[in-house]
Amino acid sequence: MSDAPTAKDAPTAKGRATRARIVEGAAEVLRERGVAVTTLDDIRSRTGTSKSQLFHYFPGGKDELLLAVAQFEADRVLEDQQPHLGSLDSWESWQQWRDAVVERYERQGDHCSLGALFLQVGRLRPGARAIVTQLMRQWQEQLAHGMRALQDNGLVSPALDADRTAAALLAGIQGGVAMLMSTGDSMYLKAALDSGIDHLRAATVEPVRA
Amino acid sequence: MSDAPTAKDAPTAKGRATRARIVEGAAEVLRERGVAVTTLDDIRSRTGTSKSQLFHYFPGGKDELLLAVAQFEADRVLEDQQPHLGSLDSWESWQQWRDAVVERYERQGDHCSLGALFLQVGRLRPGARAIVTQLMRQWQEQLAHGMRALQDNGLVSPALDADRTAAALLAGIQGGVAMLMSTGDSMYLKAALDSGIDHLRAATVEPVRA
DNA sequence: ACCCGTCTGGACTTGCCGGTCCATTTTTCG
DNA sequence: CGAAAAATGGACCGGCAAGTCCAGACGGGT
Repeated sequence: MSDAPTAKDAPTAKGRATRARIVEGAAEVLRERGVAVTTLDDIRSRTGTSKSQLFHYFPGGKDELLLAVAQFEADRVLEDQQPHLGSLDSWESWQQWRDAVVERYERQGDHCSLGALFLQVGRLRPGARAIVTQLMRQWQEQLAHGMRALQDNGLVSPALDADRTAAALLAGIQGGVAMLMSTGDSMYLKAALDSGIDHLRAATVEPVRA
Repeated sequence: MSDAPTAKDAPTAKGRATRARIVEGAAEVLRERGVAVTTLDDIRSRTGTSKSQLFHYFPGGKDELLLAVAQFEADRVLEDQQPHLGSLDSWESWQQWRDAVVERYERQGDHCSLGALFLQVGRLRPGARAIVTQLMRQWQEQLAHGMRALQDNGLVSPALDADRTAAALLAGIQGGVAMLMSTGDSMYLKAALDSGIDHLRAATVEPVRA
């Protein structure tokens, strides 16, 4: 599914640019106004395109466009955590990553594009679920990788189950973000991150104290 | 805001029954088919009511009805965790509660009524945010209360910040549920719960091991 | 029996929004 | 340059679903 050109990938240079403009513009307006209330006309006017272009590049209609936006947003999620997420091999880097995550989602304010997107397109399209599933798997993998790096550096006990702990931390992040969206308070996200890292710290090879 | 009759609370006995029937029926159909695709006609046919009744009991239209359903669902969330959530004073009760939570959300399948609801009605209505905020506060409070009970029973170190740990655990639950919805895998939820409880166990007054 | 407020049924209106269609312009390529 | 393919503009359609309205049924209080 990754080597197929998906039909609309490369007709011409201009075409590709327009398509990209549509996806990015759609992502913006969706982030600002929410999926539920955004119409094709909103996207059209924001991106300076015409109805026919929308359907030219996304023959599947609105659903296909939303799916493309979801993929676009999903790609950004992990990118925005770099370079920290890629090198979680010391306590400092974990802390930096933690701050980057908090900052990213606090800035994003109260609109979770992805969350809303796959709640809208949701369980109908199998494609949507695949996007989320893959994103989560990669995310969890990177966290687990970082934990193993700590273990390799002798900072964390090898007894710790990195995959399981990474899953728990990831769940905490997701929930923290969700609660930031719905309550406007980032305290839950911070608590989840700090608590997760504390959990690692508590599993040092040499317990700091009794 | 809690002592005001909200105008439509008690016109007559029959009226109250009909109103309740509408809310419950709407909750059912929303859970089954999702907010995005559910129309007033779906609710109408499910509850055996007419259009005029819907607007008679919810003059504010669909939004007001959805809000009422959100409140209804929010009330169920904590109820469904009883009696365990109310008496988290031993390791066994924590475990029982943990199992109850997993079971509840695994059964619920892949439709998060509440989540979808306040993503739909969402940030527009201030009322929606209030419902979620209050639910989360109560939930967190109960968890923190349980943690303090463990402390009082000498099972957990008094040094532990119950409120913060409860916030982190709650975030983990929320994220775990969200990921259960979107990926279909309850592993994240279980990991979050177990990891959170482990975190408590690691803070026993007498460290189990070195 | 009566009256009045509540409750109910369902036809009707209205506006919106996804999707279609064709005419026109621009680009590519031999 | 010229033709074919791609890209673009925008009018138009059709359906659907929210919301309106009025006519009538019920039911309790005097």
